[in-house]
Amino acid sequence: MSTTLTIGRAARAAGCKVQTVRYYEQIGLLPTPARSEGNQRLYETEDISRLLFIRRARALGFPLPAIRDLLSLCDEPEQSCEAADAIAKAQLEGVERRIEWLQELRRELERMIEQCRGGSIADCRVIEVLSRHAIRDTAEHSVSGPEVSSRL
Amino acid sequence: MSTTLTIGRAARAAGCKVQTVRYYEQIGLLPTPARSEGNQRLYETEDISRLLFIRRARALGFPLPAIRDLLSLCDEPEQSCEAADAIAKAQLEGVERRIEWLQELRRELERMIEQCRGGSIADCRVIEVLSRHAIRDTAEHSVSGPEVSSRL
DNA sequence: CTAATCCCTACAGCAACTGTAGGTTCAAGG
DNA sequence: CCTTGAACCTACAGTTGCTGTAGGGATTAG
Repeated sequence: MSTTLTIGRAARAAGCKVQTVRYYEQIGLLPTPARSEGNQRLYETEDISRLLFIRRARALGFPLPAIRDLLSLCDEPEQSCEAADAIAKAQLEGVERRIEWLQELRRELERMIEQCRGGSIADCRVIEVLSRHAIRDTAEHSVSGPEVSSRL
Repeated sequence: MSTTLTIGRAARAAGCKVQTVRYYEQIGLLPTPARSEGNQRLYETEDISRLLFIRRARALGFPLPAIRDLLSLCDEPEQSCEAADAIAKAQLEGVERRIEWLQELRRELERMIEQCRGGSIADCRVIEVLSRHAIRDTAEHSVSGPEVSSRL
């Protein structure tokens, strides 16, 4: 029993779309797989592991370039894991910055909504705040976010 | 003293790029402004307010379609502000969901990094976790995020 | 008058996919 | 053996909210 999977089964195993798998191949995250006689992609267990690795990293918000780096680190198991650690730490920092920024946003939005006492637009606090109030904008909230497996 | 501004000054006033202003015009968020003899856009105080409104809403993470709705609400000041309130509340909810999800991510990343004791890749916890562990992926983290005024 | 700076249009590119069109291949049922 | 429907193929456009670039014209300071 050879455990090669077609792309559809591979995608289902990884919880993503068929196109996503092809996309990963296209950008070189997955190797070009063998093909069947009818030209269909055949994935080995190894490829599936790699795909799962990518999807898990994506679920943790790692951007694709970081995942590419992690994957190439995996190919040299004797190396120190410092580099992998650094990538993970960078990711953690990014997540922390985004959380802080979103918490500021939340405070602003809450204040805005709280003050709204349901009158007419003319004295709506929501509109009012947006019309007069500026919140300082910090740079680099760049949210390289996952939206992994959306389309519920 | 007419207070019409060129696009460059308008953009500076709003803290965004010239192209961004043109982009808002292109997608119909800003009206097509009058032009000078030399075909350059001339913005009135009113247009600048509208632009500022857009930028502030973006800084609070509102997606452009929501901003479009808010702006059209502004044009009917006698209406109840229920609709504006609803938009703001939806935005708040989205932000709260994103915060929760990012906090989960943070926990996962922290655990991952904590366990890493700096050996070789072969027994790196970071790689290990990504290779074996799946975190459930919730849908809809779609981060319609601002990254307002990035690029420092 | 000229150089620097601004402005114009039009289009390509980013991330990370997703969707569509138009066609081939495969597995199961009759 | 044939058909039907699902799954597969390639290739490319679209998503969001801009940003960058190319190749020009306008304006302004010196």
